[in-house]
Amino acid sequence: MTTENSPSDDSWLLDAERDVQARLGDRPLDFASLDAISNIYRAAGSIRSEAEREVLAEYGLSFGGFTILWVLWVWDEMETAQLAEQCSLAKGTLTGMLTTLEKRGLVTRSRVATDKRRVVVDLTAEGRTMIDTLFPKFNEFESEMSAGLDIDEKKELARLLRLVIGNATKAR
Amino acid sequence: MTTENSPSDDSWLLDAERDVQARLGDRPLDFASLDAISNIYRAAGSIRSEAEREVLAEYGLSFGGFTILWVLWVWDEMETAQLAEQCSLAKGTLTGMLTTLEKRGLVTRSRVATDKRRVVVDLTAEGRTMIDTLFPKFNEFESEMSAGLDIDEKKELARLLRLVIGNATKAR
DNA sequence: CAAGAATAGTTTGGTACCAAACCAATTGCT
DNA sequence: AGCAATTGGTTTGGTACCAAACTATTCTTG
Repeated sequence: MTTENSPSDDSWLLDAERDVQARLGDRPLDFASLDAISNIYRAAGSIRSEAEREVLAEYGLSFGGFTILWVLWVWDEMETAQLAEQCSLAKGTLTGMLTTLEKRGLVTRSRVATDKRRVVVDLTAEGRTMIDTLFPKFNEFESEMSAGLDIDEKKELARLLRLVIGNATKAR
Repeated sequence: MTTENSPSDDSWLLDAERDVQARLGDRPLDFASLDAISNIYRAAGSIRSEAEREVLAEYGLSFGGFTILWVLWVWDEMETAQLAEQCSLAKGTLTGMLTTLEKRGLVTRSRVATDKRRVVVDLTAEGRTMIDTLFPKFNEFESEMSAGLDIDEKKELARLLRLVIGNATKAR
């Protein structure tokens, strides 16, 4: 590990983690978990804002809006309850975001005939076209974000995160 | 792979990832990166909401508010620019959140004598007391969230995420 | 089959969050 | 020194986001 500024120099972050340990090292804390978990939200935050600036802004989509379109793209139509679950959104939040997407003509809402409480959400043709061209770009962005990791490291990262997600959603 | 609900059963997530591949597998996408990166924000989201419900709600703190207190706890007083950087917040956002924390008597703001544009933020005695008792609980929560990972896996997770963070903040 | 319980989504009230416009203090240039 | 550019923070306008209260529909059970 050098101190020069190589393309993926992350020593500044390692330094920050060391600073924390230097400041708090006399306390009985679980520093391994601290680093692992805090790097998760650090990573998520920087990825999210980078994605919004570099990929999504051009399409006028928020990260959440993009996620909704993406889920619909993968699973076609979907009822709002599952959609909220898939997008990790509170149902009230989803209502608002669907309204915005609906106004922009990207999705439609329709009541289920057999149960008029339920609502099914669908991509419009425009919505489908948008995500059709957008997602490959987004996936390319994901590749860039995981540059420097070989295929096994990517799989390992996904696996370890899966365990964490399991812990965080155990109670559900 | 069983369908029973073991303590850290994450097969539902693996299934979801497989569903995506089944739906989109004919396209030239980078699925390894897709799984790795999308699990990052899945993990961050579930950790965040779990933390807010299980640890932070009792103290009436948002995740962002907690982060601010924590950073101040580690580094003592800090100027707002660095604080925003450390917390990955836009400067305008920080202004608002500091106002809330200030109203609750947890932090103070004071102008720098030698440069009256700058503002230094400090924990109050109450703020320090709060984070003093809160952080060990939070760290325990972090341990729970990384249950099932041994020490080397935690370090590996932190390392891989550090690489991703480096990629996402390269342009800075 | 008529309450009452449960369920699905929307509305409400409030914080968090961002980018861009803005204001005040400082620095640089001639 | 004096004006322009820069810098640090706040304000503004708008979305996203949550929990809890609410409304409309369906299910349950005596």
